[in-house]
Amino acid sequence: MSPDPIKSLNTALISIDLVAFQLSTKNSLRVLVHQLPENNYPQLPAGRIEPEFDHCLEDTAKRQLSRLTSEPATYFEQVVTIGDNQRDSRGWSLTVVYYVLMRPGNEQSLKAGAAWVDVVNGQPAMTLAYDHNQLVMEALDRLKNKIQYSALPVYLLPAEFTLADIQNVFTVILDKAPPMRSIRNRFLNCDLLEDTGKKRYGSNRPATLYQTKRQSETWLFDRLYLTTKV
Amino acid sequence: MSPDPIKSLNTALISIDLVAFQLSTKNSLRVLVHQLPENNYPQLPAGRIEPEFDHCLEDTAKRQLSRLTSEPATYFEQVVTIGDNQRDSRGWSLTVVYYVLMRPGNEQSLKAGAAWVDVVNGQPAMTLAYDHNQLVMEALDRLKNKIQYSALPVYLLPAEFTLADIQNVFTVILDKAPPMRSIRNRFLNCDLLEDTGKKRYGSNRPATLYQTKRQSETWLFDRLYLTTKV
DNA sequence: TTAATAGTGTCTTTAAGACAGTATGTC
DNA sequence: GACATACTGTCTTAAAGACACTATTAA
Repeated sequence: MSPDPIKSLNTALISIDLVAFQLSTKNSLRVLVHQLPENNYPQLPAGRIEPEFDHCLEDTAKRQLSRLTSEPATYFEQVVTIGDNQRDSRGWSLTVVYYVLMRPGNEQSLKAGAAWVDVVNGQPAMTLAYDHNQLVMEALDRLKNKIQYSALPVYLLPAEFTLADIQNVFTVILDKAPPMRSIRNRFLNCDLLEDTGKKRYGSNRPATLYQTKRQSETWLFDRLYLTTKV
Repeated sequence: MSPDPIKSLNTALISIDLVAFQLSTKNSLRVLVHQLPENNYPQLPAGRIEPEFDHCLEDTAKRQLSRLTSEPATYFEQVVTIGDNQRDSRGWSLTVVYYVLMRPGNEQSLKAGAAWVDVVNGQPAMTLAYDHNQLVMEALDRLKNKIQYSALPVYLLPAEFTLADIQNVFTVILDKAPPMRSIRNRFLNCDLLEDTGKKRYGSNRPATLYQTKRQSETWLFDRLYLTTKV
């Protein structure tokens, strides 16, 4: 009896898992999942490295995303790699977890089997397959932390947005937000945004619509907001 | 001809690589390497998952460290996972990179084949095997960044140290350091250190020796030092 | 005019940073 | 005493935050 090829290579089952965040119209954060007919629980977009298509891990991760939606990600980052012999009954498994931010999109860009699951109280509103609830929580922790010292909130917004929209991103993700004064000072002093000249009208004073300047690096600030500290 | 088992499993060669940092007595930062007789270049401690010994990736990483030194790490963190089909001529490979901080130690704790390579100008002083120079630089970038908003400097120091020692860690790693005033305010206000009652004597006013309080979490501050910004 | 949200002025707070001064050991 | 390094006092600066105020639209 020849040894199990996995063990003889001293390797593990590898998958690349993706936590794709988006704001829903009803002011919640949600996560992209794949509902397979043969599975009880929806799962995160995930898959193996396909050597014919993927030159690097990012390729694999982006391919997972494109299988479920035609929209591109506005932000993309590796979270962590988890590996042990508990997660998968077949033995050692290893998962590289990425998270991405997406602009609010229309449902039509979703492909077959794709759906959104709301994030409620820091976790997915329903049970996901495998340890995917845990993976969402780890990505969410990163997101919660990083919006406090970076321009990440902008990547969850449409191409044109107001400063109040930025404040709203904080509220949705953290249930609290820094004061407008602080948001204005930070985001308007960092040479990241430019006035589009347009306004958003409502039954009140119209709000200035901004867009991000050119293809700028992800902006990092040198302080956290204290009002929203986790 | 049967397909290559690696490809048929759609998996990749996995290794866990470790960048272990330590301060040398002559005020430089150095990295632990393994010099194998059959290799031209020294390499980072690295290896495969051994299913019989390792329950999770951290186990594997710690085992790599213990093969080269009897000293334990004082700090341990995953940096990144790199995977593509370029790094290894055999095809797809995947490396989970960890970095660790160690206290200054005596050479006797090194095991056979282990050695230290100085970090000079942001990179190892000599060429390492494979892409290991690159991995060191990625870990170093993380370290350079993280010392500016965390208590990490403390984990590179002996159990008892002075505040000037902390300042020196900055100088060694970044070539510049925050003013003592700022270091004192930060590290003495955060309830992380306690006075040992001991002093370090020299031909000058003796310095208070501190130690870290109990088993505290890694302390994170909410601002960067600006004087040392990278 | 009112409701409603956008945006400003300004004072306070916090921690970093500059810098001069004092403290305490060895030699 | 000279020296060297440890440590403190205090003023400045930068950005967050509190909060009251003004601005501008629709209805």
